Amino acid sequence: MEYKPEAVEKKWQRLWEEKNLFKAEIDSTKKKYYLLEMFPYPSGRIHMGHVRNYTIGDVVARYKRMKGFNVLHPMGWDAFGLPAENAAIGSGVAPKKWTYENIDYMRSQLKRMGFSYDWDREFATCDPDYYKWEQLFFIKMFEKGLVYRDRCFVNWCDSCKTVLANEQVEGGLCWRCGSQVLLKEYDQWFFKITAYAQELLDDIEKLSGNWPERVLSMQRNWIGKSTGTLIKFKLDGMDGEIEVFTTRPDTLYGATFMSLAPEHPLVKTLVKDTKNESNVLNFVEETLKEDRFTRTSEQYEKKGVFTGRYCINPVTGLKMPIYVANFVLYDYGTGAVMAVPAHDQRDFEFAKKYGLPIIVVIEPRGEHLDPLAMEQAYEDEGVLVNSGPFNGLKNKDAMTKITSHLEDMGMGSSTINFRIRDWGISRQRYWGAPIPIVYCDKCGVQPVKEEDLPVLLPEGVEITGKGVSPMEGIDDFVNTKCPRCGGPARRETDTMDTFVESSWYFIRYCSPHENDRPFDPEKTSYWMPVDQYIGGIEHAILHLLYARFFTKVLRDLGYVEISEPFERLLTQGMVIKDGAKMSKSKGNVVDPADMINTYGADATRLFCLFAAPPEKDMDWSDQGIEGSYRFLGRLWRLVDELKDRLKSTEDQADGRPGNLENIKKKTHHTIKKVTEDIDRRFRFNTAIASMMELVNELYKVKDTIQDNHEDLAVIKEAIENLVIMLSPFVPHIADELWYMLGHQGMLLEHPWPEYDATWAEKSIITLAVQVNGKLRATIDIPKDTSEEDATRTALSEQNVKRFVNNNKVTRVIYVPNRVINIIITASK
RNA sequence: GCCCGGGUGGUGGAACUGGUAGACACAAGGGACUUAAAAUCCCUUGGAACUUGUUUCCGUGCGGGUUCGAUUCCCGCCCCGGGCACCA
Repeated sequence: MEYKPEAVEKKWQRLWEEKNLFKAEIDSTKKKYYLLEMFPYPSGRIHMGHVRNYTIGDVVARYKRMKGFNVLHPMGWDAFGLPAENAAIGSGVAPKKWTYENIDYMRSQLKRMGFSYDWDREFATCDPDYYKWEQLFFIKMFEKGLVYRDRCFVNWCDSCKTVLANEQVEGGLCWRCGSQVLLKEYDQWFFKITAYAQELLDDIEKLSGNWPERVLSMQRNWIGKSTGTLIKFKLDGMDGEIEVFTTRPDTLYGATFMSLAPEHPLVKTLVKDTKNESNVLNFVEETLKEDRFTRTSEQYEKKGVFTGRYCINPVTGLKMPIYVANFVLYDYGTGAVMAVPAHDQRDFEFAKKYGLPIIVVIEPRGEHLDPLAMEQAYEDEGVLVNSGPFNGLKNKDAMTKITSHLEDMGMGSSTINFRIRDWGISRQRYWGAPIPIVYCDKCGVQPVKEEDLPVLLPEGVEITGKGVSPMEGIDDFVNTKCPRCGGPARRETDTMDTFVESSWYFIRYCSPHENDRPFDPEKTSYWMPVDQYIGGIEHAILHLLYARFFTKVLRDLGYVEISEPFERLLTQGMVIKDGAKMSKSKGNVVDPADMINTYGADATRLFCLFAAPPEKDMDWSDQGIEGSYRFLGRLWRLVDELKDRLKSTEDQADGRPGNLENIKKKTHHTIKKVTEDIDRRFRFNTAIASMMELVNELYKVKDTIQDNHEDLAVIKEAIENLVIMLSPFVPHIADELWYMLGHQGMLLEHPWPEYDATWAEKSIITLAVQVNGKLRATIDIPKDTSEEDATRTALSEQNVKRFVNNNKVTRVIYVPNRVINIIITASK
């Protein structure tokens, strides 16, 4: 009988479904294991990246289940988002219809791959039953002050016609469409992620070792903590003060001017009704026209304009001119920088350009710096000069001393500054979760009442892709009553960033059909946290940081007990073809559907796992999958040829392996190796390689197998364990071969094999023999041979003798079962 | 500039915690089977040299070091990928 993947796979997929094999239920007698892969956006078809991601996950899920864990392995759809709207613009099909049709098709594709999902838990984030709870969280966060509305400069993508979060701007370009991001002033809603910045940073330590170091490093960078000092500078000749953040309070005595960001609100006040007003406001306007990326690139020319106003250095009393400078960022620190030209390169260049004073306050030990002769700022360490009572201190020591001096004066304080900004979540889009807010002329901003949730997304909305929120024109939606006074009011027409939905879906999977509340606490506390999360590295900051934040918020709202959602994280590499990421424009896309049709789901799965370890990029190779397919055929023929003979024998060869001792050893060695490879580091490629070796060994002895009990039992043990161990990788063919071998049932319900240590370990080992560190021979000797015996055997080797000759053996290094190194010195 | 990750045959990749570098697979070559081809099965395959061997030398980005022994540890570089960055 020939191996026909399609027939085999469809048969078992049907049987698994009939049996509801993948259903997960709480079972307090078993250890739980929650395995999750990042859910897909229903873009239309499954691509190779999905196949790889979900195959890796499926192997782990099936393996853990066979190991006796109660496994939760759910799947659903990250279903809100821009492509649905773009499709609507292109073809006129409603986003809802487009999305659900894609889901239906992609679900069938995932089922065709044989993934072991508990489909009863499936949901799409665009289901009102789902986003209803997100709206509830929004309201709860609003009540707690974790949501606020602010008018501010935001990243605007003119192509997507929407606001983007900082995390969604990559190198000045929109993360989705790649067009230039502009700054635009806009009212929008924010989640106060900065309130959790310290905890998000601290908890990174807890994840260390279980998350890839580069993801943690990226998150640390993104949070961007720096410690420094806040210093107040009084304005000269008018009320008010400027506050700055600096990490270099030791240079305060050298601060000679002040730089403000163009967006700084004080700028307008300072120049109001002065002769500088039009000049300064022109400069501000010009600067803000520049896109953010150009403005903040290092090559960009540093420019500024004098406001005509001064502030006072709190320790020297110096009148410092206040400038507006294009390189000062409004959203870092306080948006104002005290300029110390002698010790900061940017300030130095600025001072030279505009003829501002330079005061040296730090000198390297034993050296004198002349401000007039300096060609660049001195940014290194040294000793304080020109700094009043602090002269002679090392600058490091001066930092805390000057800060506490400022604290005594009431002019400053030590502080911590974060780079991370609050998460702007308003999107001027239709296909997203409506923000549950109502604007009333009398009562102001009001959250929708809980009992009125969900705020349903209206249907039949015309999507043009132009202008602002498509829902603004839907009177039925916009016009509503104020939840407080009952008077006429208007709804918020923006929707939430789709990253909000993916920030909590993993908790909803624990009780997906809960109607009266977002989660069933009993189920949540049983299943959470996710034991193993698997997904692409591209979400290292965005999704993974938001999800961590949201989990902490939900904890503080009393919904969950955990602080971190994902115990362990595996970031799988990309699928590459011909040296480049698969993309339509490069024309190197391999459609998984074609692979399944030609080679079957099992061969496709096998190749994804075999070609590279999961965290590395994987090169797709048409010959490679051919090879995986060949291996399955080879396995099939082996079982098919021997099955009838094997059925006729009892299971165990009562410990006496007859002529096939090597096979018995190899079998147990393979069980050990495969188990460890999966457990230790998800090394599926080497696990598969060792099973291929066992198959190769079996082919070598195949024609010598005797029809006696010893031989057949050894072969039976080898083949049956092989099939069992292959089942997480290639579940369909494994179940079919198991059936061909005369068994009932499905291997997912079969326990994972245990190895017998006496067989797994070799009794005769190959010892490397070195002379002066160079390999000269190998000898096969019993395991744990004494040094004396090993030395004697080694020295009797021909080639060893040749090198030892009549030189004196001065030393012998013996590492049992590995190497023996004979050290000789030349005799004269 | 700072922080992560990586560099091994023609290719994808192995090598536990310092102990035989190149498992397994692809590609290539050879053989068996066949009228033939495909499929299948078997063998060879890091480079060089010669005395063709149970041989020698070289070889894991480069240069040093530690060690009986280094792909693995240390120091100094080079290159590739990624993150952060006029961040005060």
